[in-house]
Amino acid sequence: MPTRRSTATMKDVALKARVSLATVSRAFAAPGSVSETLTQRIVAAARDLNYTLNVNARSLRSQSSGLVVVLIPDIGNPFFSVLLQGIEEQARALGLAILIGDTHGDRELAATYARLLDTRRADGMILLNGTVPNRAHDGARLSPQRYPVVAISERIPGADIAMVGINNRAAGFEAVAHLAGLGHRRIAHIMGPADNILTHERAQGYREGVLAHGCDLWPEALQPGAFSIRAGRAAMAKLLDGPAPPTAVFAANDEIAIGAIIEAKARGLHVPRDLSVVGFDDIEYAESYDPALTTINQPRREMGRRAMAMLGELITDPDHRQADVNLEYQLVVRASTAPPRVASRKPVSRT
Amino acid sequence: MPTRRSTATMKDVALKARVSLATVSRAFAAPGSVSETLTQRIVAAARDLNYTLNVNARSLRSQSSGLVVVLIPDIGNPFFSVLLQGIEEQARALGLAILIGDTHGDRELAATYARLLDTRRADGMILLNGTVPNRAHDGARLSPQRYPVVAISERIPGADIAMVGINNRAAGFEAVAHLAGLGHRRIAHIMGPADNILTHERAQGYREGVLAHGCDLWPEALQPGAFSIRAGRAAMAKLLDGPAPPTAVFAANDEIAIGAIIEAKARGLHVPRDLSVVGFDDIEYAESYDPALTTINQPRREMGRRAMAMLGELITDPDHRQADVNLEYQLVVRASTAPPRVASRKPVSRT
DNA sequence: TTGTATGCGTTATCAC
DNA sequence: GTGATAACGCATACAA
Repeated sequence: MPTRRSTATMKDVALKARVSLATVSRAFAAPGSVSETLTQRIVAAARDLNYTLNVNARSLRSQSSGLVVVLIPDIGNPFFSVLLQGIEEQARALGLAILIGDTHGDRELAATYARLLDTRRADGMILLNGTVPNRAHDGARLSPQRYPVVAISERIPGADIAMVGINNRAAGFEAVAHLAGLGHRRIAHIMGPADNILTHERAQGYREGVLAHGCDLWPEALQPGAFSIRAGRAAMAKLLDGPAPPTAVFAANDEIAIGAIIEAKARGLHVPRDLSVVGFDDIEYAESYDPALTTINQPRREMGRRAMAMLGELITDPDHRQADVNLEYQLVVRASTAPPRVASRKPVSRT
Repeated sequence: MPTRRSTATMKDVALKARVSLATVSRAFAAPGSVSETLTQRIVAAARDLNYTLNVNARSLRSQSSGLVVVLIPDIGNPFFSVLLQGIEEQARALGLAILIGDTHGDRELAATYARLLDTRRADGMILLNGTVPNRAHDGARLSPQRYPVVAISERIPGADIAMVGINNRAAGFEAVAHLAGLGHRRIAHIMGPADNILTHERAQGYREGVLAHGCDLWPEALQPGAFSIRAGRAAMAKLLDGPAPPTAVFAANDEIAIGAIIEAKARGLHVPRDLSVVGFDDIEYAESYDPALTTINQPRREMGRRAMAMLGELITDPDHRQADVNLEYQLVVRASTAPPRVASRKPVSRT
């Protein structure tokens, strides 16, 4: 007995429960405002008729859809997908549905998705990519005064948008401090892409760490790169080809770190005996890699949850000014870091 | 000059373009049916007024929302997130938006999300978890006659739902064939979770492979497990603790394979010298692992795209019967498999 | 507390 | 081709 697609409307429910249509609406929207008896009759009638609220109609009438747009540069990337998971959990708790948009790092595509705010009357948006879509030809349409927007991880320059993330500079500093504490003096840094905000924050932390601990800071110590294994390998190769290779590397994320380790291994080096590597993010596979990665853990799921919670408040009260939230990061020491074979002031003897 | 939220409606556009409301609607919906001159006037007026179509109103009237629900057991898992990426790409091409639901493997949650088909008048649904939500107390509501539904990867038993995936049995067979070809005779299989359909298909392929190649098939050769690194480790430990450990293992997915390798390494074994391991899925990190994983590549992105394309056809023509689609998989031989140290039937000479 | 009446912005059904 | 007009299903101002 295939149940038919519920075509019953509030009118039907009202008829069956012998109340007015308005009362049915109220019974569902504001449970307290309808008397006990009527509520029971209405609920029973709705059940019998297999009634389902038509959200489209509600959205049209109320001018808000219960939809939240989430803009992600790359869903396939575990870093983002776990963030999304946190967002999803909180959204569900708030009764909001998630409209997903993979921007592939393309601003034009991001703009397309951002338009859902208008066309679908989405209630808000979460940005995971550090850029405001469509700034160029669409001006201030995304200012939080118009639309509730929250950014994750990356501070968006020039936009008054609340953010939840961690202190990347401090984390970078701590990564270097860990290495320096192990005795390393020649520590390189493989950076993320140049147009990324996080890249600069982490690099800044690196610089401060190197300075504070009296480590070397030579011209090639800061290697440009990208958030990928391939880029990590390439940068590590350059570092190793240099006249005085580092004994340790701080990578701007775990994929870079893995790339660096692959390259080191390919050259017969042992990690961490010959080279220590610190990553960033603590993605799933960091723990299972060989060697297990020493890295900075970001509470990704929690970041997603908090961002969604903030957005929720912003939606219910658009005038509420949200302060940025910096969550706790954590240096997780595993097997990819160790004291240098020989302190680097004196020449390193290699077999 | 912050552009105001577009509050202009078709009525405004009609007024400004000096045409009727109906004509404006037609100009956008069926571009061919309105004369050249009027179309131009309408487009111009819409631009001037910064007009945006209100999709909620359209959905209410047309009884369809342009929304597709995607049910995923775990967005954080790279296997699924890349599938999602494929789905997203195709959906964008079709002008559909994706409503995402992470079921966390929970049927109750899945049912909740499936209700979006009713409440939001979603046009269809894609299932990534091998179960039809809400079967228990909601009967045949999800039959494709009522709602366009497509499943990915897992055939859903008892439901007449089109599927796109690969031939898991044949792939399992091929994995064993590869191992047997290398000279292995004692090949174990670490399975996925017992309630998963893929688990049985791959295990069946394993059995047939073992039989066809005259390999051993001892009682503990098939280890129950789950799709996780931890489960892979545990199962490998049992295998290694047995009286006559295998020289090779076919793992039901890459995470299991990684777990198996970790355990083997922890016991001082070398992979692939002492133990060969074949994975399944070819996730991102399979290539970068040490050793790089020999595994079965599933065209995940393409699977997502195809599923969404099929769903699109199903949406435009609900009576169209979609045939299952089996895409090409591929055994990717990398560094985690090698001939056994000593062949179990005949000795293999190794340098 | 409950009922009546109106409108949200579109598409569809008529006519012309 | 184009225009008037009636739904679509619900929320809410107002009246009772």
